[in-house]
Amino acid sequence: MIVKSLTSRGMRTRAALLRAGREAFDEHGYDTVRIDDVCARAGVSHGTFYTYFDSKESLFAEVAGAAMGEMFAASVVGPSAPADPYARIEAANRLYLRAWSANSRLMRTLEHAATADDRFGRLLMELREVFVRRGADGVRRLQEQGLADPTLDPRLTAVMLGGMVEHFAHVWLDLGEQADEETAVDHLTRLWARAIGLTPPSSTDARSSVLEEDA
Amino acid sequence: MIVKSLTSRGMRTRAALLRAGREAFDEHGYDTVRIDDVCARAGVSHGTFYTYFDSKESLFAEVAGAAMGEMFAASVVGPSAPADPYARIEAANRLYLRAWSANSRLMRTLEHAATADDRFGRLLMELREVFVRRGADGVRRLQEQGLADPTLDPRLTAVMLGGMVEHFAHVWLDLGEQADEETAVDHLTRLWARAIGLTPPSSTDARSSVLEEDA
Amino acid sequence: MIVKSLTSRGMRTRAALLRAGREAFDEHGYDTVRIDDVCARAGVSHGTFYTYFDSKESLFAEVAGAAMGEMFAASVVGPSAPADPYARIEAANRLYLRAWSANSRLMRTLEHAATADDRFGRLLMELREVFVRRGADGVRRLQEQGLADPTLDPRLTAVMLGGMVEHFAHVWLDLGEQADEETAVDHLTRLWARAIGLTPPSSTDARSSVLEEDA
Amino acid sequence: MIVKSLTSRGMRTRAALLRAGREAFDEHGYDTVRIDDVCARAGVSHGTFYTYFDSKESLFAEVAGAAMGEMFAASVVGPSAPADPYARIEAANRLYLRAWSANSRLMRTLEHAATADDRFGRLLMELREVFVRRGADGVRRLQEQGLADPTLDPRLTAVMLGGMVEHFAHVWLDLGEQADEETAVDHLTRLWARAIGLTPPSSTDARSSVLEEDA
DNA sequence: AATGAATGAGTTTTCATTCAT
DNA sequence: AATGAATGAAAACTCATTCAT
Repeated sequence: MIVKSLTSRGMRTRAALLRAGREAFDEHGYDTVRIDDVCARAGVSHGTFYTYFDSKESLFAEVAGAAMGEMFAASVVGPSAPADPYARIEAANRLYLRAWSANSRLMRTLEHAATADDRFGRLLMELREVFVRRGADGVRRLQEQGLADPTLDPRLTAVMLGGMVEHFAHVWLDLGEQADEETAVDHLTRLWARAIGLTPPSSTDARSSVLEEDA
Repeated sequence: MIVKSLTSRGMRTRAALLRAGREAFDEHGYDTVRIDDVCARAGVSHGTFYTYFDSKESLFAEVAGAAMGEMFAASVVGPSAPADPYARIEAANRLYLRAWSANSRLMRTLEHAATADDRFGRLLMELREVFVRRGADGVRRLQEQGLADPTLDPRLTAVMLGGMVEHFAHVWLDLGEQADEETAVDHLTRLWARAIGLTPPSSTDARSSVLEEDA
Repeated sequence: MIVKSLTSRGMRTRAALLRAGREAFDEHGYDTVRIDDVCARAGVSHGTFYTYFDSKESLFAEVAGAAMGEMFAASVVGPSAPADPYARIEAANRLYLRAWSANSRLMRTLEHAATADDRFGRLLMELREVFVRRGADGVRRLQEQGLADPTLDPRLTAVMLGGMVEHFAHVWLDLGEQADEETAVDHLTRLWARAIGLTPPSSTDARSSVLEEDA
Repeated sequence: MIVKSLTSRGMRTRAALLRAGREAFDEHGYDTVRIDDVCARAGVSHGTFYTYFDSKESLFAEVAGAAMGEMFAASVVGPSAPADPYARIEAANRLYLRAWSANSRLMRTLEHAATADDRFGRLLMELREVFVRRGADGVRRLQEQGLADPTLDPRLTAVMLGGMVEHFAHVWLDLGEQADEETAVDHLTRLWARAIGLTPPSSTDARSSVLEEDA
């Protein structure tokens, strides 16, 4: 589907469909959503849908792609991040939780769609890989600096601890596990840091710690 | 649907449908599976299906219920388990991975079905709660014995570390992350133990403490 | 679509759909016919249609195939045919007109469907080829016996004169050109015979020659 | 739809649509063609279509009407035609084949459209009638001059032999039957002439007779 | 005049479920 | 008990046509 020269009205409609689709997928998953639901939500007739998208699948691909982009962008610990390893881990965890808070349901839906459609499976694999690599690099760096247990496999460790954060995000945001963000971030960070053998913040008494992250 | 007095032939047919359903849900998720698929797999006509089940939903409820039972039973660290806390954690992790290896896909499917149907949502909640409580009890006991960081919230910690194991099981079994069981169990256990501040094995001879209790 | 073990009831339904389809295609061509029309005519729900056929296309393929078979079978000048060349031509023309009277509309429809779907195009080509070859063989044989103009190209002649008969059948049966069968057959035969230079009946006693061979 | 005073730009657009429609109908028949196809081909938006035509049907009516006009005009054996009957038949056949070579597909489409829409049926009837009458007149004249078998029914003969030419044009042009024009015209003419009992050329000097008259 | 966004009636197709045998 | 034929409610998708700009 080649969408040519959209007028501003067309762009508005397309955006409305995208937004409606995102909401619908968020609330009802993939299979359950009917094109008509999306159209009703966007306030257009179902005929109009096909002016902008080929199928439900292609709408979802776009919605999911955008969400993945957001996830990715939102979880980058920028260069202005603290130098202290512990603080960096904390910043990363906080960012990750926040990124998930906007996209958690959709990511689950994507994961489910992946079961039925390889295309989405591949999309998801790529995203995971980026995160895993990033985590593994972090672990490896700490090991090289003598700050983390050198006998741990960096990738495996990243998969496991990254999974801990991801899974918690899901449980917390989607399944309603009670916790306030501060406590959650604090626990995740302490568990993560200690798990790899990172000595808690300052060599003195590690009670609180923390610095902030970048946007 | 009240199925009364099944003849042995009837029981065989019912079992075949159950098995076929389990396989089908495992391979294709929930929405995608058609009753006809299940019947074909079980070698019965679709008419027969309704002799034993009310609907696809009720078949799935039964399949999922059975899987949850298995999961639950399989992950109990029995009385013959070691007394050493570290060894107990290790045993629990190993059991957990094994239990998941048989039910991982189905659990994902159940989780997905929960999105669409509250009934499954509640089922899943209960299962989670059992595991979380068990984990939290374990952490609390270690804290009481002075073997684990007393400032950690037991429930939150159990949610997070339990999630780590569960998520890894998924990544490992469903998404094809490479790792052999020994290494996986070893890493999970080390990360878990150190995360809560449990001094690695050898050091002390842990006399009593437990992480897992029998059901 | 593999139709397995049809019960007699199933066979009846299938036959009803086939008959209904045949009628509908006869009356309304291909594109205009809706599956529901066929079902209504057959007195079954549209769901039932798909128990027996994959699509409108596959129904038509079967209907058309059957019609072609009939056409073919019906137009064979059997061994009991007269030996006299002129009489043979006459017999062939009469048979051909009769075969067309049952299938004319459908053949037009098939020809039209061929425009849109290559599959039908190929089907039609084959049918034509059989008739053309038969006709050409007949002409050639008469030429060899010195009964027909030897300078005519047998195939081209068969295409043209065969076309004359076919086209007349269409005009007569579908477009309502008035003529009684006797006169029509008589004219077609005289035109055909004289066109190839065959001396009209009586004159010589043609012992053997043939225009048509048995299948 | 009354289109009043078209500007030259309007006329250009209209002509473009007509040309595009003609091409599209030629290639894809009637039902298959979408208004959008025509518009795309003409390089205008689909909205514009309705400035010039009421519907697909009315576009086709115009396209078909024009084609019929061409057919008719092109097949007139003008006053400069030879006086010799055989030569006149030959000229008529050649003209007919040529006229068909430009309109063959469209005529088939028209014939098919006639199945669905009476309006086109009537249009077609009229065209046929003109040709048939012309042919019948020609035959009658030859009979009156003692050059053709007087026992033949003029109309029926014209229908049959005219059909031979028409059908051959279709087979040759649309279905790919191989033949070069010279041979085709030669065969058609010989078959036609001999069929009605017209003594081949040379023999006598046919002074007057005509098969075709100017419109 | 031209554009292209919007509409919605019309069709095909799927599949859970019922029912006669 | 088992079968498989029949049903019909959904849902996706197409496309001629209208209309605001």
